[in-house]
Amino acid sequence: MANNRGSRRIVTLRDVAERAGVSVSTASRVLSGTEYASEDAIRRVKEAVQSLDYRPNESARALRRARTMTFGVVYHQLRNPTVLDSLEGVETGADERGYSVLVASARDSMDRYVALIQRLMERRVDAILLSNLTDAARDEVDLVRSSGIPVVVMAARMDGVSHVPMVAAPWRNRIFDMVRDLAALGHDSIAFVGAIRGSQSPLPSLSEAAAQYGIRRVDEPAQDYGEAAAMQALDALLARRDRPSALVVLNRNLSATLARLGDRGFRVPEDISVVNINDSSSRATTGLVAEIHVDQFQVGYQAAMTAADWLEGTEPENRLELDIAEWLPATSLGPAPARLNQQSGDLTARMS
Amino acid sequence: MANNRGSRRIVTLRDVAERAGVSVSTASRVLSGTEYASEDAIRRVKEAVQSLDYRPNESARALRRARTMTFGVVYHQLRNPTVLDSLEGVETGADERGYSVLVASARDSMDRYVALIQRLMERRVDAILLSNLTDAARDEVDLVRSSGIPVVVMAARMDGVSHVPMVAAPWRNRIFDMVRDLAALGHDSIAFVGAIRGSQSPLPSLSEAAAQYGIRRVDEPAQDYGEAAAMQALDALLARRDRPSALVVLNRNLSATLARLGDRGFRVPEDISVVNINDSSSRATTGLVAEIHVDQFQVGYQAAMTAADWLEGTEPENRLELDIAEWLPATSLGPAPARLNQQSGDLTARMS
DNA sequence: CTGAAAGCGCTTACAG
DNA sequence: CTGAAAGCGCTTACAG
Repeated sequence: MANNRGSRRIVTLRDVAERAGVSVSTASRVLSGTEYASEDAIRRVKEAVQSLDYRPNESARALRRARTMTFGVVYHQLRNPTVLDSLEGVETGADERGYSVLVASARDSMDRYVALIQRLMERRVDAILLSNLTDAARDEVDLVRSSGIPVVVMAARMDGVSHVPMVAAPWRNRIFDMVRDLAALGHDSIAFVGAIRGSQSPLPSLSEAAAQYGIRRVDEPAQDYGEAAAMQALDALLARRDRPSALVVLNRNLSATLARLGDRGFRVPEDISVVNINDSSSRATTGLVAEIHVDQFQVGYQAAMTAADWLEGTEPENRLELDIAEWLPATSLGPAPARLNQQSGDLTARMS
Repeated sequence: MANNRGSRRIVTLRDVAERAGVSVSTASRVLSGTEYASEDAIRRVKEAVQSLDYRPNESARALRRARTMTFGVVYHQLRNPTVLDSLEGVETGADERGYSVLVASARDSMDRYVALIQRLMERRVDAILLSNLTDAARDEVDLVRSSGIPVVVMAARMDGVSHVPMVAAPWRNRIFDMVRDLAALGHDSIAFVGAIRGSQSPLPSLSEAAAQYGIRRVDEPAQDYGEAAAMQALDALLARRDRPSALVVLNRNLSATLARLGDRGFRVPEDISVVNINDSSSRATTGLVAEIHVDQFQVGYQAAMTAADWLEGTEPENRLELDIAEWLPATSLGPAPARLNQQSGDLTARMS
């Protein structure tokens, strides 16, 4: 196995200059390409770069120019399917504008979240992108802003912090589309299975849409974030005589919900219709289960673009709302059943 | 909106020293904590740091120490569920050892993959982590190694490049477990639906295990990576009189496969058993469909640890094999049907 | 225990 | 068009 320490000494701009027979300044200018240089100088410097396999030292450049050409992005956790598209978007946008990206995961600890922001500042990243800013980090964000570093928040909805630019792709309008379709299928009672932290809950939109399309009732049984609570609430819901004829679930609860429906003898969509709210990149059930989908790639991409623009002097809009959510009907949608107490099903209903 | 440029001038070690009434050298020593300093000096420097809210400039430190305390990790693409756990693992391991991580996505372009490795070298990352190294990048990797930068490959299996340390979590042994269970259920013909690039194909292990447990036949219908090809092959397979009684599928084909089975009137597991190979963090079907699962977190974590050890002088093992794959039976597994031409099912079978 | 000085590898006015 | 020089903000021998 090769040695840990470099075998050949690392080559610097000085080596290039010597080899090319010019000064370091000239070599630098040739490489930056922004200032004039003689044909001859250009040729010789390029040759030297080639033959020495010179790679500029970005650390030195960063120190001198006070620009690291790096974005820092911090997520509450990485192990969350939403993050994938978002991060790919950030990376793509950053790359297009010449920036690299430093990722950090708070692993669900607010303390770490704050500490990571500090660390990114010490690394002198040129801008910081934050996923779903929570109150606890607000002070830290103020600090960052006060030292002049651009901060962009990638959010699910347009509330929370007001003094930092946000990019979001709300699915509110798609909820209306969905409810409209459900109403057209004769549904008049819908439940949202699962609970979700404030700003991302579909419930407000669901209620408004229900009112608009004459849906009689909207339930949100679970009070707790976890799956167990959601399933318990689902059971209670299903046991009711006037149970809902359509269920709206979050991606992370979909599988458990379908399994539970199968266990309880409910067929989809004959006995009950199901809609999945899918903000993850997992398309495992797309086309099978009707879903509202948001591609977070665009959110990440636009956040990176906003940061890059900002660094180039363009004051960003305070709010950038992307209308990219999709409503994708599928076979999990059916007419509301006439008799709601009918129950049947077989083992295959568990396969979900 | 606050200003782009910092309102207050950025505070340097020099400011701290002045405020504390000591020299820059002393201030530096106090902060590094590695050398002796007087009680008094320590107190005054710490006070100055506090009141000035000093944050060391990592760019300067990196230049001076020729250490960026950064790992670079490059993936073929980020939008791939496998990446999530892996990246969280890398980040966790790196963080534990004091490193930040720069992520780069080749977005499926080999040219970009190579370019990204170069970019990471210019950024002077202390080590490079690579996902699933392919032949095309081999030369570039040699170059990196020859300049003394540690490279660690995160792989699915233990082949390919031999001169670079690899970390992998092969599921070979779990395939044997699965085949054993299938054989015990009376299955004697298995098919692998879908195709997969060389080093990750389960087929070799599948065949060996089949031989060991007396399974008569193993098929691999699809020749092509895409889902369409897999489904076409699946249809051909199902039309055969001696069709397999058990199917092994990749996570990305699972949903389509289950849907197709439903369409064609096959019930799971009455008519056919299904096993999912799930190397993603998506557990959407875990517990419903039997699966072989690998948590890539550990792979990423160990890769980061290996790199950190290496940088501290410990020559890494050339191959680190993690035995963490799991075989998780579930209700998609049933006894082999007596009469294979029986067909039935209902709409709910599509719900998968 | 502490300070003055050199230097990491660049970029960028400043004179020619 | 080009070179000498200063300097980005640190760390680290080297003398005291």
